[in-house]
Amino acid sequence: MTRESVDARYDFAAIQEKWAPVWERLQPFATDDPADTRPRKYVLDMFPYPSGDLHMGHAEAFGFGDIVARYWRQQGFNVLHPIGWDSFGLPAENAAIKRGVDPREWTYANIAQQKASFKIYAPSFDWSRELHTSDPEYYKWNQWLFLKLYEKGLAYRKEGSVNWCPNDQTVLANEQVVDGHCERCGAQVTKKKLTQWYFRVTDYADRLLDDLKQLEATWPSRVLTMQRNWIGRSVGADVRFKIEGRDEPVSVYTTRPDTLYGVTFMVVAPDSELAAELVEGAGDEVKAEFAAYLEKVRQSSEIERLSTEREKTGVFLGRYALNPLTGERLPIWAADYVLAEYGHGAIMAVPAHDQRDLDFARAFGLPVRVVVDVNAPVTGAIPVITGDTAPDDLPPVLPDPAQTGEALVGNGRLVNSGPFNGLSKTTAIQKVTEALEASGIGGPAKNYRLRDWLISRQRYWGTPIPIIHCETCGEVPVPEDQLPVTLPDAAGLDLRPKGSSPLGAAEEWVNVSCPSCGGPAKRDSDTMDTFVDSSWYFLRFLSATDDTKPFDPAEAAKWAPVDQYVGGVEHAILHLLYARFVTKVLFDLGLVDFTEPFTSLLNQGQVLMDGSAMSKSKGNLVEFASQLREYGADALRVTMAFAGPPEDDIDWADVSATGSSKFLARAWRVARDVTSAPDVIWKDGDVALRRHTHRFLADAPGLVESFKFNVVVARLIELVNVTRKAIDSGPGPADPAVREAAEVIAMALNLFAPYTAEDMWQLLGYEPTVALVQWRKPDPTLLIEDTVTAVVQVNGKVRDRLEVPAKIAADELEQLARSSAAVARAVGEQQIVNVIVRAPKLVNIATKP
RNA sequence: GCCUCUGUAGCUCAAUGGAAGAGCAGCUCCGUCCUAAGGAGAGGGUUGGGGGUUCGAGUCCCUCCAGGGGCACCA
Repeated sequence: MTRESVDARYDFAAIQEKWAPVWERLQPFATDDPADTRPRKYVLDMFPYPSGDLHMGHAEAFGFGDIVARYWRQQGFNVLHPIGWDSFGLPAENAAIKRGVDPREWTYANIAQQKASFKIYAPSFDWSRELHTSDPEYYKWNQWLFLKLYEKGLAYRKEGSVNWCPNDQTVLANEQVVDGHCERCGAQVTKKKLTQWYFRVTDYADRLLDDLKQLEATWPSRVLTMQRNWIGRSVGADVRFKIEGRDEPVSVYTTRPDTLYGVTFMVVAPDSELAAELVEGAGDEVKAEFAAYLEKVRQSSEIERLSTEREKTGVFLGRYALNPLTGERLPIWAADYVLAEYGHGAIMAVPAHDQRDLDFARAFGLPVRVVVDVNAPVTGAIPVITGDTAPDDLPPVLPDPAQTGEALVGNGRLVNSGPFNGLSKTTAIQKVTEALEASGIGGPAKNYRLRDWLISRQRYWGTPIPIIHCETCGEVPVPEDQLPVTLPDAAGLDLRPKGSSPLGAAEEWVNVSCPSCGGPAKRDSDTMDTFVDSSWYFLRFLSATDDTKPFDPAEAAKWAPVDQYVGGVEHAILHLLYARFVTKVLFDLGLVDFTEPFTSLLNQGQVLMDGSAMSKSKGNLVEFASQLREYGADALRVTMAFAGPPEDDIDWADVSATGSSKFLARAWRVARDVTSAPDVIWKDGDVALRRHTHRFLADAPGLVESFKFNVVVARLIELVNVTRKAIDSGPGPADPAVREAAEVIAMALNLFAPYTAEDMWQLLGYEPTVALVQWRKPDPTLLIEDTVTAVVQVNGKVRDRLEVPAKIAADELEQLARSSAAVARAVGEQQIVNVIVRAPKLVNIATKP
C-alpha cells in the first residue's frame, strides 16, 4: 500500500520539487527514437524572444500548446514539442547599449533565466532540440537560405523609397509599419531613399493568397482575412492613354474599365518619374507650382497621407491625355492620392463613379459624367450589342454626383458609353477589357498591395548578409563552404544606432578579398531582419544538431508541416506571411513536400490586468515569477485554461488562481482518500459515478480538439465534485468506481496540472509518468442511460416529467403523456391540434381553445 | 465609413432547435486547540432591446443598441 496518511495535505511546492528531478531523469518527452512506430504529431509554440524572464503571456501560450502536446501523446501519438530562442534582434541590442554589455552576454543570460522558469512551469518540451537563432550553427543556415534565394533571383538589391524608423535608426519592412508607426518602438516612420536587400515575396503573391484555402477550416478566420487584405489582389485592366506631345503612351490600371467613357481627367503620383517628366514639357509657372507641391507632399507624414478624411490636393501639369476610345482631351493632374508604387502610378479618373476622383473633381471644378445608370435593373434581359449603332439611352434620372458629392458605385447599366450602352456593369467590365485587348490599347491586369520584403537592417545583432561587394565583380555571394560569415566581436564596435551598420566599422571583418577575382572587396555590412530567422526555424528543430545541412528533408517528410501552431495574433501578417513564403520557396527547391508550414493555428488572447495590457509604466504588471512562487505552476496553468476560450483575452483581475489551487487540492485529496487497490474490478463499482466518469472520457477528447480547454476543466471540476460526494456520502472511498474516477481525474489533470497529476498517480499506486498513460476508452454501455426524464409540454410549457425507459417507442410515450393528470389539467377543455413526440426526451401537445 | 465577431447569474464561461447550467465570488450552517487551500446548503436570470420563422428559439432570420477586432485614398 503506497497510500500516505489521510492527514497529508496538498503542498504544491513540495510536489514540484519532488517530480521535476524525476522527469529530468526519465526524459519522457524525447523524440529521438528512430524505432518508434507511433504516428507523429508536431506541436509548436511560437518561440520566445529572450528579454528578461518569462511573463504571463508566455504562461498562457505555452500552457495551451502543452495541453495539445500532452493530449496527442495520450491519444497514442509520438509528439514533437520543441523549444528554442528567437535570440537575435533589436531589443537585446538596445538593452545592451544601455547597460554597456555585450548583446551576446545579455541575451544568453536572459535565456538562462527563462529556461529555468520553463523547467518549473514544465511544458512537455523535448529539450534535446533546443536552438538559438543567434548561434553561428543556426544563422549559418539563414545565410544558406539567403544564397538559395539569391541564386533563384528571389533576393535582390535595389534603391527605393523605404520605411525608416528614426528611433531605431534602421529600415523597416512594410509589415513592420503599423498605422504609420514602427511596430516595435512606436516611433513615427519616415521615408528614405536607400539601397536595400529585398526578398521577392510578390512573385509568390498568388500562391500566398490562393493557398489560404487550404487553411480555411483550421486557421482563425480573422488571420485569413488579414492575410488576404495584406496581399490585396485586385483584378482589372490596363489601359494605355496617348499623351499629347509624348511618343510613349501612359498606362493606367483600373478595376472599372466599364467606366472608360466617364473619364474626365488623369492623375499621376507627384513623386513618380512620370510626373517629373510630364512637368518638364510644361511652362515655368506650372513647374514652380509642381515643385512646391512635391516638396509639401514629401514632408507630409505617412499618417496624413493615408487619412481618408483629408482634403484632396494637387496641381494641373498643363498636359493632356487622350481617351483611347473617344479621343477626348483629358487634363493631367498630379495629386498625392495617387501612389507611385501601386499600379503604374497613374490613374484614369472617373469622378461620377469613384468617390476619391469625385472629391478631387469637386475640389478643382473638373467635369463629372455619369456612365452607369445605377438605378437600372441588372437582372433582366441584356440588350443585344449592335456595335456603334446602339443609341444612347435617355439621360438617367439619377442624383448628380457633382451636386450630392456621392459617387455612384453600385451596379447598373451603362449609358453614354457608345457601343457598350445597356450592358450591366459586370458584363461591361469584361466586354470593354476584351475590346481594349482586341485593339491593342490595353488588356486584363492584376495588381497587389503586397510589396517585396525588405530584409536588410543597419544594426549589429543579426545575421550578416553573405555578400561581398567587389569593385570589379560587383555583388559576389560568399561561397557556401565559407559559411557561416560570423559576426565580429562586439567589443570595440560602436553599436549605437547611427543609420549605417556598426559592422562597417569592423575593419578586419569588412575588408576581404573577392572570392571571384581575389581583389580587394568589402563584406556587405547589413544584417538580416530577424523575421528571416523565424521564417524556417520549425524545420531546424527537426535536425537541430546537423552541421551539414539546414534540415534533413527525410526528417521534414516525417514530421512537418507543423500540425498545431500556437501563438499571438500580432504575427497574423508578419511572421506567418514570411514563414509561408519561405516554405513555398523550399517546396520549389524540392526540399519539403508541403506548401503550407502550419496546418492548424491557435491564436491565444492576451493576458490583461484591470482591463488593459500589463506594463511596468501602467503599474499593473503581474509578474510571472511571483505568481509562480505564490500559486505554483499547476494552479497558474489551470487558471489560464479555465479562464475562458483560449482565443479570448484573460483579465487576471477577473480570475482566481486561489480557486484553481482549491480545486487542485480537492482533486488531490480524492486520490489520497481512495482505499482500494489498483487491481479492483471496476465493473463492480457504483454505476452512477461510473456514468459520470465515462461520460467525461467520451466528451473530453472532442472538447480538447476544438480548443474548449475551459469546458474540459469545468467538466473535470464536476467530476471531482461528484467523486468527493461519492467518498463522503455515497458508496465510500473503497468503491471501485471511486478509484476509477480518481485515476481518470489524474490522467485528465495531466493536461493542465502535470505535477498534481503525477502525485495523484503515485498516491493511486502507480509509477511515473502519468504523462505517458493512454487515454482510456469509455465503456459505451455506460454512456447509454437506462431511463431518462421525458418532458411533457403543453403549448411549449413544461407541465409534467416522466421517468421512462431510454428506448421507449414514440406512440407509447405519447400515450403516457396523454394519460398524465398534470397534462390533462393543462389541456382542460381545449382541443388538441397537434402532438410532437421526440422520444424519449420530449412530448409537446399543442392545443387551441 | 465598410466588413466581421461577441452580448447568458456579481465575475469567467457552458448548453446537436427540445428541462437555462457549472466554477469562482457573496450568503447561511457545520466542523477544527489555532489557522482552512475543509464539509453541507440555499439564493441569484425578461439569455442586450424589439420583431419574425417554428408545436417549441439562448440557439435560425430581420432590425436596433452596446462592446471587441480587421480594413480604410491600393484606382
